[in-house]
This record gives sequence, C-alpha cells and structure tokens, in this order.
Amino acid sequence: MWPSLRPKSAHTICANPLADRHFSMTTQRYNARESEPRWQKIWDEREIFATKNDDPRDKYYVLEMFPYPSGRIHMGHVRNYAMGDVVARYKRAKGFNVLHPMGWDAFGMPAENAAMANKVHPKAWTYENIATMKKQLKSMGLSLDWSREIATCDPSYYKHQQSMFLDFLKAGLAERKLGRVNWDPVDQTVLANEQVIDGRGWRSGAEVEQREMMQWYFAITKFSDDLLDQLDTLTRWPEKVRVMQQKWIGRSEGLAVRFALDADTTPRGERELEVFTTRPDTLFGAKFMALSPDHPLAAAAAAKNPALAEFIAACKRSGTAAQIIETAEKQGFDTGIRAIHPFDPSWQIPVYVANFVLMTYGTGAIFGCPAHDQRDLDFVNKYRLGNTPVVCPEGQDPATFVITDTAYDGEGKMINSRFLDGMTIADAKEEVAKRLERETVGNRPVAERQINFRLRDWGISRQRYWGCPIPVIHCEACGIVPVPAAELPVKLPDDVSFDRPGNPLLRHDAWRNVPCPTCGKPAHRETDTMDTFVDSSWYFIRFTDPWNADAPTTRSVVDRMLPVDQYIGGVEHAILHLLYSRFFTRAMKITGHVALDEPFDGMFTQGMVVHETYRKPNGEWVTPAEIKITTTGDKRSAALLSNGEAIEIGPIEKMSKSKRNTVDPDDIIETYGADTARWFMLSDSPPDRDVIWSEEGVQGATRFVQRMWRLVSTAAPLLPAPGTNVDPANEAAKALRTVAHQTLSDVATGIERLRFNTAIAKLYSFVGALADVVDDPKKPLASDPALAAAAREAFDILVRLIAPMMPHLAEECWATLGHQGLVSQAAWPEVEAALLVSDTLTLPVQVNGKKRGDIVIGRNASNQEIETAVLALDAVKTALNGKPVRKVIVVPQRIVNVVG
RNA sequence: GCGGACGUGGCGAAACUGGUAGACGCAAGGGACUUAAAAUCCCUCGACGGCAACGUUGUGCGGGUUCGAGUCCCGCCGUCCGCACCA
Repeated sequence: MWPSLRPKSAHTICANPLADRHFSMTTQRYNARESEPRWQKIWDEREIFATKNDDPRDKYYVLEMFPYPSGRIHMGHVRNYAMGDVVARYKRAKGFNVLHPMGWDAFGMPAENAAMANKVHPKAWTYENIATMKKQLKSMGLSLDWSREIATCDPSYYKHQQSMFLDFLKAGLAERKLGRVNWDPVDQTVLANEQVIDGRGWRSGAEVEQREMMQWYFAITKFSDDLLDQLDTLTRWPEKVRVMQQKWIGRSEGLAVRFALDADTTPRGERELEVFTTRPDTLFGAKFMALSPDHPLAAAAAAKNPALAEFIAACKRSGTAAQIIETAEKQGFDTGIRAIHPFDPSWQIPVYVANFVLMTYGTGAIFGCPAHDQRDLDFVNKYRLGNTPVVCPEGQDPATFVITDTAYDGEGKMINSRFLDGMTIADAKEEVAKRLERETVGNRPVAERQINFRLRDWGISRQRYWGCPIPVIHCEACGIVPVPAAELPVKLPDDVSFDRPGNPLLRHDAWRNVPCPTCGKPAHRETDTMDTFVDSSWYFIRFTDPWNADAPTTRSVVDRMLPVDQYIGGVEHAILHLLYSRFFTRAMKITGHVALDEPFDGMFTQGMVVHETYRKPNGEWVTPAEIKITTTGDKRSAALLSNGEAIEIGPIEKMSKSKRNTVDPDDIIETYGADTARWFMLSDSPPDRDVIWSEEGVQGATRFVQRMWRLVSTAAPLLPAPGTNVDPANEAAKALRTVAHQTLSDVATGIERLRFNTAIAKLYSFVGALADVVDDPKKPLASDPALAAAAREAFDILVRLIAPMMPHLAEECWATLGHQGLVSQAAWPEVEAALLVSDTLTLPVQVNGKKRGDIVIGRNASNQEIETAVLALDAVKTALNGKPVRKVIVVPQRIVNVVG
C-alpha cells in the first residue's frame, strides 16, 4: 500500500547524491515497523512506566476514560490515548511521579448480546476482546502502568463495589423503593432517565415503556445542592460541561402553595390541591389550575367521567411515543373541579388536566398565569380563558398594557394585584410567601418556601446477567438482608444460558436459592445487577491501589494520589459518567474510603475523529480501504480499487460502522507506525474540535517522521559531545540557540494548555530551522565548532520535545545522537530565559493604524529615541504626505503608531 | 423555543491580557534532479491592480468604541452542540 516504507537500496540512494543532500551511504528510511516493537520491549522490560506509590515526588495523575472492550480499538481511542500520553510523558519528564493507568469497562449488554447471537459466554467474549485491545493499545507505545490494569467484571474489582454498596445501604445512600421506571422491552431491563433518548433506549433504540417496579436507587439527590455548588470550583473543566451539569441538576426556588378546592366539585370530596410555583408574585393573574394526567386527583375525577378518562389515556399514549412531536400542542380537559384563590375566597379557578404538566416534577400540578408564562398563554388562548397582566414593564402604561400572543417574563412593577400593586417582582414574591406562610389550614401553613431539583435519584437496578450482582438476600421473615462481608464477593455463576430473553440469574435456582444469613430459612438472592455506570464511577479511585484485596482503597495512598489532575474523554460522558463519579466520590467520603469530594481536578473533552464518506451509485457505503482517490487539478474523484467503478465522495462524518467510513488503527500502525498515527492525531485540529482523518494528512505526518530521522542521522556524526559549551560570541550559534529555547518554551506552553496542534506547529518550524543550519552549503557545520555545539544542544532539545508525541522515533534519535539512557526517562530541558530576550527589537511602525515599515532599535531605547527613528523613516514621511504629526503612540516592546 | 460555542485563504487552522492577520500543515501550480517514476530540494500561493519595489482591499453582514478591532460593545445572518413543556 505504501511501498516507500521499505528501506531503499543503497544503489537508489547513491544514484543521485546531490538531489538529496541529507542522504548518505548509511542513512536509510526510518522503519517504524522494526523500531517500534523494539522500544516497546525495552520499556516493558525495564518497567519504566510503573508508578510507585511510595515515590516521594509530587504526583501527577493523568487519566483517559477507560474503554469498553467491544473488540477492537478505534481512531477515537487513538486520539484520546495519544493526548493523555503526551501529558503523561511530559509530566514525567518534568519530574512528577506520574500515575497513568488503564483498564476495562468490562460489564455491559454487548457481551450478552454476543452470547445470544454467537453462543459465546459473556466472560469469554469479554476477556478475548480485552486481550485483543490490550495488544492494540500496546502497539501504540503508550506510557501506561499496566501493572494496575483493572477489568470491572473481575470479582477482585466488583467485590469492593459490593462492599461499598452495603456501606451505602447502611449510610442511607442506597435504598430500595417502588419507582416508575423506563422499561426497555427489547433489552428487557430498566433504564435510567439519562439512558432514554427521545423516548427510546440508548442502546436498543426500542420505544421505552413506563412500569412500576421495586428498584435499587442511589440517593444522588441528597447531594443535589453540593453537586451544583461545587461546579463553581471546577475551574479546569470546560464551561460547557459545567453548564450541562447545572441544567441537569436543575435547581429552582419557589413556593409550594396549597389551594383550597370547592369540595362540592371534587370527585371524592378532596379539599385541597398543592402546586409548586417559582412565580408566586403572579398569583393574581391566575386563570386556571392544571393537573398532570398522572395526578391522583385526575385519576379520581376520571373515574366518574369517561370523556376525561379517554383524554388521560390519550395523553399517556402520546406521552412516551410523541416526545418526537416537536411542539406538542397544548391540550387540556376541564375536570369541573374548582379551586379557590388563596387571597380571595370568592374567586374560583377551573382545574384542568393538561398534557404538558409533568408528574415527576414538583407536585404534578400547577397554577397557570398566562400573561407571564408562554406555555400557560398558549393554553388559555386555545381554551379562551383570557389573561390578566400583573407585571408591567418599565415605560408601559399599566392602563393600556395587554398581552396577546407573547407572554412577558421580564422585570417590571406589579399591577392588577391588589396589595402587591407597585411592588417589584422580588418584593411581591416575598410578600406573598410571608402572608401565605403565616396562614394555616389544618395545622400546616398554606405555603412553604421550597427548592426543587430536576435531578432524580439514580436507579441502578438492571435485570441483566453481565453486571455486578447486588449483594443482598431477600428473606420472607427478615426482609432485605445484606450478604455478610466475609461472603463477598457474590460471584456471578458461570453456568448460564441465553437462549431466552430476560435475566438468566432469575431462573438459575442453584445460585438464587440460599439460606437467610440471619435466620437460616430458605431465602433468595437479589437477581438485579448494577448499572455499569456504577463500575465506572470509581475505577479511577481503585487505580491508586488495585492490589488491596481487603478494602476498596488504601487511605494512605488514595489520599495522596487523588484527585485526577487531568482527565480526558469524550463529551458524550459530560453528564452521566462525570456526575455519577462526583456522587460516588462523595458517598465514598461519607463511608470513609476517600477524603475528597471532587475526583477530577482538570477535565478535557476531546473532539471526534471524522472522515469522508464514500458510496456506490446504488447507495451502498464503501470503506476508505476499498477505494482509490485521484486528483486532477483541484478536483478529486474516487474509484473502486477492485473494478474501477466510480464512487461518490460524500460529506465528512463521524467515523461509524454503518457508514463504513472507518479506518482501522491496526492497519494504520502496520503501514505508517504508531508515531505517525499519534502525530497526525495531535496536529492540525485543536484537540477539543473534530479532526478529519485523511490519507493526505497521514502522509504529511509520515513525511515529517522521515524528515526528522534523516536530519538527525545526517547531523549526528557532525555534532560534538553532549554538553559541549557554545562560544557566546558566535552570532549564528546564538541565533540557533534562541530558536531552540524559544521552541522549548512554546512547546511546553502548548502541552500545558493541551494545545497540541500549536506545539506541533512550532516543532515543524524548529526542524525547518535546524535543517537550514545543517544543510547550509556556505557554512558547513564541521567548519564552525560553536555552531556545531549549538546544533548539538538544539538536537538534544528537539528530540526531547518530540518524545511525548512520537516516543519511538525519539528513542531512536536519542540513541543515534549518542545518548546512553532512554529519552523516555530523560529530564525535560530547562529554558535559558536570557536567550529569549534580545538586545534589539524590530518594531512595526504604523501611520494612522496602517503598517508602513519597521524600525530596529535597542530594547531599552527611550520613547524619544524611538519617535525620532520612526519619524525619520521615508515610508512614514510618504504616508504622512506632508500632514503634521499629531501624536506618536509607542506601545513598549510592541508597536509604534504615528497619528497624522 | 431556551442555553452554549463558533463563523479567518481552495482546506485544517495560528494570532499571548486590543498592537505587523493568515504561523504551521494539507491541497494546488511552477522549477531542479531522474531514461522515467517515487522520494527529496527550491519557488509561488487571500482578492484586486502593477513587469516590479509597491499600492488598495480583506477575519459572516451592518453600526459603534479606540491612535489602533479577528479580538471589546450593539443589532442582524448562518453553522454546530446541548436541553427540550421542569411551572
């Protein structure tokens, strides 16, 4: 596929020595396929990436999201892990005790799906995939501490997860309760709200049904406030992720108000209806009340009203299915029930059932003030209930202010609201709250200030086999009994079958039937397993001491190694995984396993890898490997390799199996080497944006690999020993040193800020500059010892700068340059700051904001000197065209602007 | 609908807290070398004008602030992402 990878014959190389000034008899093309495994073996044998927990140096914990062992790694992994590895290698060179572990998010449904489809056991399937993917990851040359490898499906891992579940249970952080759950009829399991997307299961895509079931929950809502408040402290997280979490938690302050009901109108003599509102100030604008179709009062009313029952049934039908309907029309049904205004016993308000009121939020009932809420306005306009504005914006005449189609939700003064008139919204809210709090009905105040959250408790029950068993036993006499600590882990039985849908654990009597640990009577195990998000909520904590067989953590270690200093992963986990991990860390703190609340100090979400799509005229997708691209002028066309059939080049999209626009990391590493793949993934696009994988781009990267190798192997014999002093009087040498140290400074900044693309740009320039020095026929290196010494320093810097990105090539170069140790263990070079400030500056000169020339002037020149020099420029005189100079602005070290 | 991010050459993109717009890479064009190709090296490459040094113009559109705006402010247009009746 890429024949030039083969080393060229000496004959070819020597045929034209002038054409390639870098080549010599001994210089061959860099052979990644030979070199990379060789260095990997050396790193492995010397265990240089194993992290010692008792290392006294400052720690740095860099982590990429661990993969699901789906079978093979993909380019997204390559990008993710390449980024993390740059940080790990860089921090290691900077002298930190770097923790950079890897593991497997190994439980989950694909393993069971494979079991059903291919009659292979989930365990066997999973471990085979792990073996394959581990080999692939190793071929990338990542500086991982494999001795800490974790698979979440391993009993040595989930044992501790089970013990923590019991800790949580004791601490009231885990509980079993009846819940309305999302039931996935295809996967036959319960899904968390977060796993339901547009009314469909996130994996199966099946339409989700609502069911009432006993479920295990983690009490994440106990931390709602804290999870929200602490977001502000996460300054090294993307703003976007923090906003998403904030929205997800969804805190809102308001008032719970009990409306009296006219008992003559209620189905069973009900006397009140409680609603939650954030706008108690608009109480005098109320036109209707509305109940969720799931509200008990609605059900009661429907029992006596078939038309209402039919309406409610219709709402429920469309409820799940029709979230697709964009702006589902507001619909309501008058129950005939009448509520009484809390401030006016004679004021009756109709109570509707409305399709847009959610049972899961607040009390499942609202009062509607149409003038100041768009949803309510849409509703009354449909049912002709009218509206009364009660907030008048500044500058509007209250007498003529009317609302028609657009609700007003801005600031203003209260109107039409009796004792509230003239108040601000905030004052009116306060006044209403005060008055209603004082009033009591049946020993309870009519209203209470309340804070509501959108966040729900985390339902973790899954009716699946391939997950962490929930370690409790159900006993008819004793109820729910925790499995005794000494009996953990509750291991999954191996002898299960997948020939029927549903949970194999449920029908595995030998496993399921056990005596009660308390009373000894026949009892049975819990057959639900945990959501796999539980597994991934603490793996990064376990990495700190995965060898501890007795406890989830070792406090002396975990307290020192956490938090994760830099976490890197896809934005698709911005809410679920990160929020659950934040919860889990808090729960582990309460149960004594860690000391901190926030597990991830720095978070970075990397972009996707995207690729062109190709398809045949009949619409069939074709993989990049099956086609050939030809370029004529700036027109590109594609044809099938096998028979030359024309192929349409489609839009660039996320790599996916369905569109077949994937490239296989194995193929890329086999053809170009891991360094080329890593380099390309890091160059071009900023890491948080999508990167386009293209054949041309990879070839650009591989060209650089060869260029770098050629340059180093040509120069190496010409360089003095490392550490040779440079004659400070030699200008050319000094110029080269300046470039080297400037690059050093820039690359470090780029890596620290995770701006790998800019770091790489500087490295391209640096190599260009070095090549100019090495190649300059007018000034051979051999004739200038000072320059040769500067070049030696520059090369030693260069190789250490590329080492985090292209570690194998760097090792090869490092050895070629005569160093004994490994560059992977070499210290990061020190910047010589004095080189970065020059004696003279080139200042651009503007006239009226337009650039007209430059002056070169001493760095400490006074403004007066600069002004004189600037005004003497011909270009300035011409541009001024005889006009007098009004002002000269000198921005120190930057620019000069003459105002004419 | 709400919230957020973004909009710079043919393309991916640089540009520190307002200070030389387009670094670096890709693609393209021209040249050197070669029997030829590959590889490599050199040159050109925002637009318009000019043989040329150079000039004019140019960071989605329209205004504004400033000696100076890709960057700040106001108003539009467009793209992408997230949330979608949360009372």
